[in-house]
Amino acid sequence: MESEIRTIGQLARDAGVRVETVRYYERRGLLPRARRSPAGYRLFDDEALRRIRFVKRAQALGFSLREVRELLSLRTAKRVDCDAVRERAARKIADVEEKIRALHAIRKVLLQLVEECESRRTSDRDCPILGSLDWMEEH
Amino acid sequence: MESEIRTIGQLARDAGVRVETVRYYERRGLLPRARRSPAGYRLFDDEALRRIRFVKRAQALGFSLREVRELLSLRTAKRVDCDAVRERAARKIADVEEKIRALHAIRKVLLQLVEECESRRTSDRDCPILGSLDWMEEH
DNA sequence: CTTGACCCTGTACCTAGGTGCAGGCGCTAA
DNA sequence: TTAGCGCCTGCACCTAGGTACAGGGTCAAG
Repeated sequence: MESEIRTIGQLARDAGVRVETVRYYERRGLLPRARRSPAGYRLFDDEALRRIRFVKRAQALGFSLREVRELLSLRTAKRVDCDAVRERAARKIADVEEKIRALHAIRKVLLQLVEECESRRTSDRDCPILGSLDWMEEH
Repeated sequence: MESEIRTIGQLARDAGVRVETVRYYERRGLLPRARRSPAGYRLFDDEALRRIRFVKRAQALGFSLREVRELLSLRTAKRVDCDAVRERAARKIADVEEKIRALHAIRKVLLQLVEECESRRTSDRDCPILGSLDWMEEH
């Protein structure tokens, strides 16, 4: 794990994002303001690379950039803030569980739809989805 | 179920959306171009009301407007397209299940984080979240 | 010393799904 | 007849998460 200093282009390449995205993340507070070379070029350390990878993973799991920023802010908190940190993490868990519940409800309705559709296949009637204007009325 | 002719405002009220949203749906092809009164006012029938309700329910199930438009185009199709409809619903179920899995994974990680945080409370070290850069590396 | 790749800032643009507003008619009631 | 809705079109604006220029400066190779 060698320590490297990267320009924005090298960082972007290593992280698998675009240069503009790195600058965008800086503007959004997902990356700290990078230090600059004498010419004004941004210079990034390994921490920046890890942060971008973290952002990408969290995004892939359905977190918005705003939420990722919160998660990242938990990451740098000192022990004195540990209580606050745990509380935020707990709140995030509740968020996630709520999303899971909502998705389960959606899944259930979709499964009912498909099942209904299949059970009527032998009849001469049109696709039951023709009547599907009502099938979601129940929930 | 009496048949009514509605102006855009009445339709919007009955459907629970805004007037601008109705016009937006027309632009997006989710509603057919409405016929007009002599003064140029849009006049809608019950079908338009049903369509808007359909859109709203499908949206609640995670379909995008683009997808809803496709579903609507299948809605008037004959039984022969029932397979296509079921296939779309099945694909959407797979999407939803994938999201649920991902959220379970992140919930697990967050729970571990909080637990770790609590178990170390008696030590003098910084909040273990400092090392959490890697906690999603596993997935 | 010039060329090309790279970097800078600032701003505009993109999709999705709308929301809002300006400027101008139509309709109805006092 | 004038107020006050509601309707029309067209266009700007909003959040999210970027992407694309324009118009510059930097740097290393040949």
